[in-house]
Amino acid sequence: MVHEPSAPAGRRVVEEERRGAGSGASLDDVARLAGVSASTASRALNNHPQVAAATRERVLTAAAGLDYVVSPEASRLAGGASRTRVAVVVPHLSRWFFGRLLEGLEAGLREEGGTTVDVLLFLVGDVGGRRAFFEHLPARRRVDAAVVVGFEVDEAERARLELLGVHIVSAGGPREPFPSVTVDDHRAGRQAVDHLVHLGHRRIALLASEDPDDRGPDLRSAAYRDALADAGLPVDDDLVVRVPFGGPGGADGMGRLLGLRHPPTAVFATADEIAAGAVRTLRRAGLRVGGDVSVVGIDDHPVAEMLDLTTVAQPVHEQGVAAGRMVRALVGGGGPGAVASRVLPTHLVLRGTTGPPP
Amino acid sequence: MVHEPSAPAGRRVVEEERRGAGSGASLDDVARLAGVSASTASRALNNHPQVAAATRERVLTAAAGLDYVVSPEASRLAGGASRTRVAVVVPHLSRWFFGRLLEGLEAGLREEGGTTVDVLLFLVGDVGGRRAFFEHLPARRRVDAAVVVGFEVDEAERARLELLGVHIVSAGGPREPFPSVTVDDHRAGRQAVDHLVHLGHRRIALLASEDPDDRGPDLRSAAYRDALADAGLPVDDDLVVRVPFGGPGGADGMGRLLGLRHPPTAVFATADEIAAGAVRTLRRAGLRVGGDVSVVGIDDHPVAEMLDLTTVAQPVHEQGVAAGRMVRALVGGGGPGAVASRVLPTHLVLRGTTGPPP
DNA sequence: GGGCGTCGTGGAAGCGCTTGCGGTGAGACT
DNA sequence: AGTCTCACCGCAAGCGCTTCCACGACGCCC
Repeated sequence: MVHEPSAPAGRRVVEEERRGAGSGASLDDVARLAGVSASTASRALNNHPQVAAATRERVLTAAAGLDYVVSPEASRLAGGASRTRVAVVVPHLSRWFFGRLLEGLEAGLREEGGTTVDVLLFLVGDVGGRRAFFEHLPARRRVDAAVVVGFEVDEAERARLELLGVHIVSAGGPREPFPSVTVDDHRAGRQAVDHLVHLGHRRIALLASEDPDDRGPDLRSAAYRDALADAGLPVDDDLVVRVPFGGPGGADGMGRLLGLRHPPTAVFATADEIAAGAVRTLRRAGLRVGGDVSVVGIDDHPVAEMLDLTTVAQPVHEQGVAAGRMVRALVGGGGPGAVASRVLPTHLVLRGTTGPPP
Repeated sequence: MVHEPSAPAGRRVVEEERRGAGSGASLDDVARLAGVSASTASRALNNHPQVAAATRERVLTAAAGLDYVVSPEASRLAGGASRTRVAVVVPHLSRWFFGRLLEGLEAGLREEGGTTVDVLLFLVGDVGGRRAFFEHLPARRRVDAAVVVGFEVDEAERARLELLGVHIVSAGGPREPFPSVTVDDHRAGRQAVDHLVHLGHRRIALLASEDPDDRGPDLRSAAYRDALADAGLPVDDDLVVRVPFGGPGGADGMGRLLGLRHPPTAVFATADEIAAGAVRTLRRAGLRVGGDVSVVGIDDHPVAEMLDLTTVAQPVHEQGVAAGRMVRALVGGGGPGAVASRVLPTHLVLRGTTGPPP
């Protein structure tokens, strides 16, 4: 010690003071109590085979008695093993999709590993926050890997991170040139719109989130156009409505659609939450959803079940789990080549909001 | 590094190799490049006033050139300032309430401070996970504070943490003897049930989440009984139904209620998500919600707006923000006494699912 | 014009741990 | 009984920083 404050009477008191809130016992304390050197104590605690069983026991007991916990910084600095730290970068948290995916991610990360991983949360709301994240890299030197959820990462950003030694995987966003787990949004869109087409609808509207920055290119909307084209149906611009993400947005959009001279007989919403808004507007207008007007969404959000909403389900939790496993594979061994990106399947869930045109 | 692979020709190459993925430049590198000692470099980087402006400039330039970032562990070990780390302990993430609260928390934490705080996420699903968390304290020595969201912490657990030097604050759970920010769930319950009573309902059912471990004592249910008692209404056990949290639970519960010989004319659900299920069952049964049967929930979940559900709103985001500020106050200065627990107000939001009894 | 504050800087110790290397004692040999 | 092995253990270096202290160089005063 440098300047022990003129030790008060009784080393007992000093002891009390040295530990106390926050500090905790040090490795030296443990070693002393166990009657060994710090080196041996360290080895015992780290399960090195070279320490005699009896000695290890003594050290472990001493450590337990003192309620000892290694200092992660010291340990890491000295080159010891340490838990892997992963950053989770999400644009939202109050939306079901992100929360649910994170639950899966957490599970995938901790699987069979015990609690050997620290999850750092980075909430990057808008594009600005996102850019700032990759620019200043608050995660730098703090994490071994980063999971980017639900948005696009450009090549420069990826390269930057990889160069700094942090692995990166993407989940729930667009396909990426680096390890990622996604669904095929274009296919999901097709499943939804094709369903409407097969039911016989000719005037199908698109209710799309205008969120420009989330999940990169809007494949779901692209699928709408493609499906119409394949069915030989024209794309009527009046039937394409962009709205803010969420129920109110969907409700407004549906209102606009109903105001048309030729309202659609079916609506494809790019997300269930938007579809929910549409359903509300239709009901208020006294229309029979699934009868007068059909509505289909994407995601299989819990609200879909409540509204009896036909939708295209995507495995959200599973995407998280898969991403978690990827991170473990990346960090725990193989380079970026060791893990294969995955595209998980989606499927149509038939419920009551779709039916043949009136 | 330890075993440099037999240095290839040219120190240039070696240099390249020394830095490269992950490692990055060290303080010494910066100092050397700037032509000063490590001490001065450190001081310059940490904005100590005692270093000459010109020198500081040189150091900063050198650091930028080398893309230098301090090693957080070394810095912390050596007693330097470091960003504060807070653990967020949540039982769920896919439920709107928790996600929304976390968004607020994040905002409250980062406010005006720049990105000077690290958020560690701990997902402790069930009671077991919760106990394990407090037992093994994975957060120990890793965080300066912990925010517990939406569940009760017993005195022993709290004491344990506090002793280890980690401040603890609770948000969105029950009131606690330590800094916490909550709403008055009993009052919220009263607002909901009193509303039904005032409308003239006499047979009011309770649809309560059976989740035993979330948010401690079930004050919302208690409020139901008290409100009935105050109104001179008997509590009919048939009208009290416990269901799993969520829409399907609410739907089932409502089904049970409708099967009664004397079904209720109004239903109080302890959460909007449960209420949503109830509404669905009622609609399917062909009943007019708000006419034949009234339904009121709590939370003002987004689904409430979509369903035109009368509810008691609670400020979720604000609870998070307030908790975030508390953490800052706790860590950045005053002890536990410096911050006052807060109980945020709730208010009835009148919508279409409630009306006088038929 | 030499004592003396100031300012700017370098040297060195040390934060709490891990680990390579060398040393010690107890058997196992010859 | 005198070596040679091992199996264990302690010593000390060092991870990358921060900071106390000392020190040289000025510029100031009386």
